[in-house]
Amino acid sequence: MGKERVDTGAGNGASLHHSVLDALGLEITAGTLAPGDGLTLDGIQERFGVSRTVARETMRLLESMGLVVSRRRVGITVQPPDSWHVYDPRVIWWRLAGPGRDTQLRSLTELRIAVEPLAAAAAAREATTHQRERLLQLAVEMRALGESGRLDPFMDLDIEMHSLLLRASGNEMFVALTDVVSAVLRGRTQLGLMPHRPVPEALDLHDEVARAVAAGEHEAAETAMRRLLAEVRDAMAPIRPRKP
Amino acid sequence: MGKERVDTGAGNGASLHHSVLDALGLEITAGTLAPGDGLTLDGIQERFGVSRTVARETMRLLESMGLVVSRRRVGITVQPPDSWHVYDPRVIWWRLAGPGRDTQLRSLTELRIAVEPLAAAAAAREATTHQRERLLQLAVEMRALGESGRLDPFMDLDIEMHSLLLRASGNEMFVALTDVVSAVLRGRTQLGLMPHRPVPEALDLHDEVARAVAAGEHEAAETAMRRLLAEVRDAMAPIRPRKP
DNA sequence: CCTCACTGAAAGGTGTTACCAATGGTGGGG
DNA sequence: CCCCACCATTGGTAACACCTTTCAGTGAGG
Repeated sequence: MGKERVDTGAGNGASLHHSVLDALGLEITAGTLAPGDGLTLDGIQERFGVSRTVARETMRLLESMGLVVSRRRVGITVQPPDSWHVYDPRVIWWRLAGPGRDTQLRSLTELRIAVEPLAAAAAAREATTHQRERLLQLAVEMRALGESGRLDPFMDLDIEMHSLLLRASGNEMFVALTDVVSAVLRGRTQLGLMPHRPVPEALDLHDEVARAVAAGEHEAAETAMRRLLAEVRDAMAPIRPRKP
Repeated sequence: MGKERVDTGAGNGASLHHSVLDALGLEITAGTLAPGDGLTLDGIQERFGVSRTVARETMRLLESMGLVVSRRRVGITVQPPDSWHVYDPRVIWWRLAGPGRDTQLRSLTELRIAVEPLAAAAAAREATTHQRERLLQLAVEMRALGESGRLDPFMDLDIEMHSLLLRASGNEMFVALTDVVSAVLRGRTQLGLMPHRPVPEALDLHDEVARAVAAGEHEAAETAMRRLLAEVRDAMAPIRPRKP
């Protein structure tokens, strides 16, 4: 084979254009490819050893995420961050993997503070019996794991609980944020922003949220969730503010 | 600037695959193509009279929005609504144009209630002097137009004000919701959910938000925006609840 | 001599066709 | 009942014609 294939290592499931997409998406979101920089299909072909079709499909995908625009004669131009589709899970993923991680985490946390209290309130109104039961069960398990300091399984339950609340809210816009919230929770743990042992207040508040939702007390659920997230935000404060 | 040449139509917007994408996107989001339904590239080619390349690129775009998945041999399968990327502006647009419009509008309004108060608070902290001035100016203009009952230009100012607040918040996740909020405001007016003349309370509240943000009083801005959106939600109540 | 508008060629994305590779469901044969 | 070959269908490559946009060169007019 004359052409050197760039393999991301994943191999199975990762179709060819996907690896190219990943590489370019990472570079753009990381700023290695700055806004205004130009790309050409020929350049993509040569650099990744792919055909024109794959290069084009990749560009379309990038364009559909707002990372580039493609104009005739002028080529493909990298777009500035404010035209990126920051709700696209892939964009979030790339940014969490790159240097913009703490900025991203900060914005996402503020989004959580906005959305999750209302989602909890809605869940208190709309959740099924099964969901309410699972919620209470999760709170119990979280306390056990949290008090024994096993962070990773604790994170898994934390993710499940917040996802469940979003899903139970019945609002599709909230449901769609499940991946976002999961990414934040995972990133927070992996960034070392969690204490070695979850603080008792957090455990109590999770418990309070679960019970309020299960009991259908939507106002209590909302304020409990609000306090829980205030706790989260305060725990995050130590990161450098990074004000431009 | 300086270019006075007028492009045909929207210029770049009307490429070939775009119309195919639009047609299929509309059909899927409208439910005409039900989840589980299959598509084939040949079918697309034949139906729209396009080449294989265009058909494939269209499928990639649809796949990137979570509307379909494409697996070897098994074909392209329409996905259920809960895997759609509902924050993608095109998906929002299609759903607002189809039968899911009121459900969509309701979810989006709940999202606004979650996000905009916090965005207003953040704007009160972060906005530039220029943005604060523009905000006050907008409130004055809105009152004039609102009291004279000219709904369409009123809507334009309304959109500008809410967009400005989101932008001024400095949170990229909030900024990215500009299109969403604009779509809601536009859809609300076009759906006839607005009174012929904006109620005085709404005008007062817009004024209050603008002044609080301009003065940097973030708590006042937040509560004013919250009351404003409560007003919006109540005005929306007459639509049928549609409880599944 | 300088400025501006026209023109034509080059560049690069857009779309088409043909072809081969990989894959997994289907059905026939043992 | 199980296994295997077939083949439909998507994934990927290559070569080509087309069309729009840009830019440089050129010539006319001030």
